[in-house]
Amino acid sequence: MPEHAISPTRVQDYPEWYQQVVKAADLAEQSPVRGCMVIKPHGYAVWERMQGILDGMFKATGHQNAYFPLFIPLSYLEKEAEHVEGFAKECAVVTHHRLELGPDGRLIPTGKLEEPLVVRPTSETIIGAMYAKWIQSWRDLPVLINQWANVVRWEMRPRVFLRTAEFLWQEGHTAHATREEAVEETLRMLDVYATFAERDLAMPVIKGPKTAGERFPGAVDTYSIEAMMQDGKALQAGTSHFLGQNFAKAQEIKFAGQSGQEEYCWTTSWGVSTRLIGAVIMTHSDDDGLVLPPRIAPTQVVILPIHRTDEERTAVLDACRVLERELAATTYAHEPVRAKIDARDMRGGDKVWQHVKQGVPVRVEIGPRDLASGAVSVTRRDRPPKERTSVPLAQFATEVPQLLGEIQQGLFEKARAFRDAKSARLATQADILDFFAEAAGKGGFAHVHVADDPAVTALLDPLKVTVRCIPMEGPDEPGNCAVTGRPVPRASVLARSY
RNA sequence: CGGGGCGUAGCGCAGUCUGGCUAGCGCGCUUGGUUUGGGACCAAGAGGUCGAGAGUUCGAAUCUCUCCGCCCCGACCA
Repeated sequence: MPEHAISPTRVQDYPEWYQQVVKAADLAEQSPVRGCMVIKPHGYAVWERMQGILDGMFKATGHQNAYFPLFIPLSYLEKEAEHVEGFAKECAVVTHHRLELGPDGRLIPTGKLEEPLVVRPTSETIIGAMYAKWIQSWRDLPVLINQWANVVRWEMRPRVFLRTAEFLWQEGHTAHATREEAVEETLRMLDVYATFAERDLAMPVIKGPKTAGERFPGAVDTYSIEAMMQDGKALQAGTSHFLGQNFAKAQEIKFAGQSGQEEYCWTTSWGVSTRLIGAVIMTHSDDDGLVLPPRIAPTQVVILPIHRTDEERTAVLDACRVLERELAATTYAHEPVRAKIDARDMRGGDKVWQHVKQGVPVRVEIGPRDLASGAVSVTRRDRPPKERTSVPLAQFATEVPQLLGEIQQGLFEKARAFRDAKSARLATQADILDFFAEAAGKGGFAHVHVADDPAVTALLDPLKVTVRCIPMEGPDEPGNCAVTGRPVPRASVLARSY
């Protein structure tokens, strides 16, 4: 057998490795429709974990879920000029509402719609139209709503999870009486995303505002969390937008203030998508397949019975069930430990490798020898696949929360160390050119002072590098732009990106 | 949409240049047996409109044209 379960390896061919991991872990596959993916049960289970945690965080910050239509009247999208411009190129449009059987047996779209409907690429416009009706008084504010939905953006170059024509996401849309409140909301939700990414996905992120060119169409400010993938590229893992009064003015979202005057609302929107699954894959996985952080692993501990004879089978399975119950009664991250017995009738090696490739954090084997010695064999996904330790059975269940915590923490620290090792503080234009030279092992995050200026873009464009964000943590450290020499208050993060 | 590569069984591929027996191989799958603490072995079997359509030909996976899809690199994006 090859040395690794995944071929090619990361260093051999990173994009192909990514696709092979998705396939080996049985997360998703290509659909008959270009750019769309079928999310398979294991992939969807990971998404459900993410949804569950995020949804709890949204509720805890005062939001409610609702659902708005998939179809948006074309005229709605036309209302905000920048918004139109940003999304026009990638919209799926519904123009007919009936099919008729043609003479050659083919179905022909008929029943032309008076007004074409756009399949939502995002829902600012339709939600704004509803908010305009719902909001009359300052007493109606704030409106804090989230929706879990699918959206469609007709992308030119799709990649599973990272950029698909249709994807699943959540979009929060809020309306406030004051600018301050809306800005506060924007930053609060950015923090929610950053906490979720770091605590649950074990994925270190950099928070910060985007430059004008990278802003959401129609937003006043866009903030993102940026993560580094194992090829040194940046991935925008979540965004939070302060929309100012742009959409409110375009859509007449107004309210009567406390002194009776009519004012426009201040709105925000924020979202994360199934792209996060891609982010997790590219942050933690190795040449043996997927590696899942315990907090989002659908199964945290898989119990593998090992037996030959029927008597052994009975005894071993009994022990497995006892352990499964013990684990379910144990808690990690305020939830019962998710343990599962895999008693499928297949060869041990194949079964074990399946769980390796699917990223299950902990594998426990129980066989006759373990029963005799009162122990279990434990392997961790963050360690080499053949590194086994024997743990006294009585001890194992009580130690599992700590073990899962160690794995979770270890993954985060490993990812952070990787990112930091591939990050540098740069000062000059020559530094930038050198840092992003095509040589192997080069690239990553460059922290450098740059102005939001065409001269900077002109330097970065040929390098395929963009300003990812302007990190907002820590005090201002003024410096001079590496390109224009103009003073700027903070350094930016430059990187190639997905 | 531009440049490059590819499309043959579930997966990975050979065969295509130079048209010709019934389209092959490895893995996987099914059944039986031997095995079993880390990707087993033996045997038997199932599985293909060779991406689609049109054309050339006595004959097309193979030649010609058109189309479709996938991957990589650009332009665009969560």
